[in-house]
Amino acid sequence: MSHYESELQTFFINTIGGLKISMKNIMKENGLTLSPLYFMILKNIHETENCTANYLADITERDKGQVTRLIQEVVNQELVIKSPNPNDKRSQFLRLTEKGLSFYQQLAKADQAALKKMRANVSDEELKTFLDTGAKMLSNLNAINKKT
Amino acid sequence: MSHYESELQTFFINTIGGLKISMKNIMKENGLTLSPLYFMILKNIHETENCTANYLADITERDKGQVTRLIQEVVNQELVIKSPNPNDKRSQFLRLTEKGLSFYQQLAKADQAALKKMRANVSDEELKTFLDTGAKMLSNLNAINKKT
DNA sequence: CAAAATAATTGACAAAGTCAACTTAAATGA
DNA sequence: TCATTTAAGTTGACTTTGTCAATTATTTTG
Repeated sequence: MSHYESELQTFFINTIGGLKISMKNIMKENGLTLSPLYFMILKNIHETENCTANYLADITERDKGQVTRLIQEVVNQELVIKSPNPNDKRSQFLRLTEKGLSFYQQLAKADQAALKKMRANVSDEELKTFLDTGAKMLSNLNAINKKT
Repeated sequence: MSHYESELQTFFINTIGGLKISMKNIMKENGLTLSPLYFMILKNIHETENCTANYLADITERDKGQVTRLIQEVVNQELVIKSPNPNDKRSQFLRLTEKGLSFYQQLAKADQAALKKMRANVSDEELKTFLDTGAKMLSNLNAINKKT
């Protein structure tokens, strides 16, 4: 019986810690005051056509109330604007303002650069294998969490 | 040019989210009120001979003040006791009480079981490859973060 | 159309993380 | 050797993130 399982957990914890630190440094270097969480919000809004608060809560696995407040903040900072959802009067579409888009792109660029450095000595093939294995495990993990 | 980098980040974020949820469920099932963070603290104390607060802050990459307070809490709950460090009067050794050990083992067992399910359809060899690639990337990531 | 479900918001709070100042002891080096 | 610097731990004050429950305005469904 292997003991790789424990390593697995430690590995994930350390990696995510590293990614957070990296993201914070990037924010600081760019003189932007948003936290990694806001970056995630901007990213999803950017990548999602007709993005709604509900969708964000769902995909980021955050509380709906929390998402409401996160959105309020980026709206206050004029990074995001709301527009009516013609299909549902309870809901509103979110999209980046020009300022928001520019912020996002600045961060995304630095973020991509960091990720690229991170995989510098890892070939495309090796990375693909890594992600494939990871995807299997993530899927198992999700299955465990659903039924518990 | 591959676009695997973005996937990489999403993968880590989702996985760590899944692990947190899994750990919370385990806690709940076991009727224990500690959070994943406390589990991490107990784990490190358990695995480290002559564990100190400073060491914990270092290895968990948390603020020293925060660690002090986390320790206070587990000490209050009688899961951990402090004893003088004979080599340094500023410092104290931490170790699990019987109650703490029993808590820890209960959680560790369930945690291991979850990790085992997570890698159910992943061979030892595949997992090893995964961790090797991961270790390379983590090391790159740490290098980036040091010098920034 | 009444009842149930859904999108979003709000209040109130708990947990986690950050920053700086401070105390006590240890290490260093003229 | 003893003043200076460094280190371990603690504390205060604060911000950010996460949680839970209740509420309003719609939409969906039987």
